[in-house]
Amino acid sequence: MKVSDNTLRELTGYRLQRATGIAMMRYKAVFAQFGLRRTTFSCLSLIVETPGLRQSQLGEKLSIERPNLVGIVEDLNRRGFIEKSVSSEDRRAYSLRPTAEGLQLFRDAFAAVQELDHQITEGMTKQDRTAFHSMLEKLESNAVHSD
Amino acid sequence: MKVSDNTLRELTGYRLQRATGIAMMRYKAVFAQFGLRRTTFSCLSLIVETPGLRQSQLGEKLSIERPNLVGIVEDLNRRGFIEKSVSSEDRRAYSLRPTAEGLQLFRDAFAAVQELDHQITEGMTKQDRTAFHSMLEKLESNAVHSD
DNA sequence: TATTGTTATACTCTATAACTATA
DNA sequence: TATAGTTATAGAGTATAACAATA
Repeated sequence: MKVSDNTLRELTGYRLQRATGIAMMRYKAVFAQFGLRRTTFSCLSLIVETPGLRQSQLGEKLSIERPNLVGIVEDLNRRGFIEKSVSSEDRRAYSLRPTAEGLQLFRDAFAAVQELDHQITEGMTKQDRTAFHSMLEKLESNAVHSD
Repeated sequence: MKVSDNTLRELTGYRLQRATGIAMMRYKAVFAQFGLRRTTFSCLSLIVETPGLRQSQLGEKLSIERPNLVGIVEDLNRRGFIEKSVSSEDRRAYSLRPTAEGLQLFRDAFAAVQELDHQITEGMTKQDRTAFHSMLEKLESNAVHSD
């Protein structure tokens, strides 16, 4: 019996979700080596980049609903990778900062992710990668705004 | 290590998951107009393309675990978009075929998805789109095989 | 009255173990 | 014994409503 799935492969959305789904399994495995999930790494990354930011800002930047952020931040805090301090400006809010251990974890995990980035884009030229990034950005922008 | 203002945006994986996540919301909304989910549409598409195939083949092609296929196939069947008939070769298996209504639903939904494909790739040339598809295919292949 | 962080909860999507009926 | 479809269930990931403390 002939079985082909050419129809779906014509669709940008299908290719996108298919490629991303498979790639994300690999990223998940890499993060797991550091005891991290994808969202946890993203949060740590932004806290390293913007020490002192608040959960509300973190959630907005990463499009993570605040209830879902609580467990992530608690996990990073409990394991000593970030510190929560009550904001001096607003006693409702917490300022989030990486610890030395958190910074080191970020550096190690970031390097591992860059390595995987190179693996999954193997066979592309430098220009290909740049063009690919641009197209993803364009696509994201279109998906947000063409509503 | 220099920490830029856009650390996560440097990462292929982050851009990929970010763009895909936002795009999938749009596809979800389009499919919902036809009473379909993304996976349900994929299944209908493959059944239209390959009338007579079995659930096991469907699941393998689309990387859907067979338990998760049961509800999808039941839904399409209950709503009269496909027919299940016991295979003459193997009485454990069902052959899946689209009905006339299922074929029409597929055509309508497919056209709507193609329209959304064009919306989210707006601003890309025809060559850009082709290159983008190629790179997604390359990436998927790398993600599967560089393990 | 509005906002920050939180709790509880629910819904989707996906993954695994084990059953039944056939092979 | 192996396979096709099924059932039950569990785990991520994500979403909304409502609360206490503070603004």
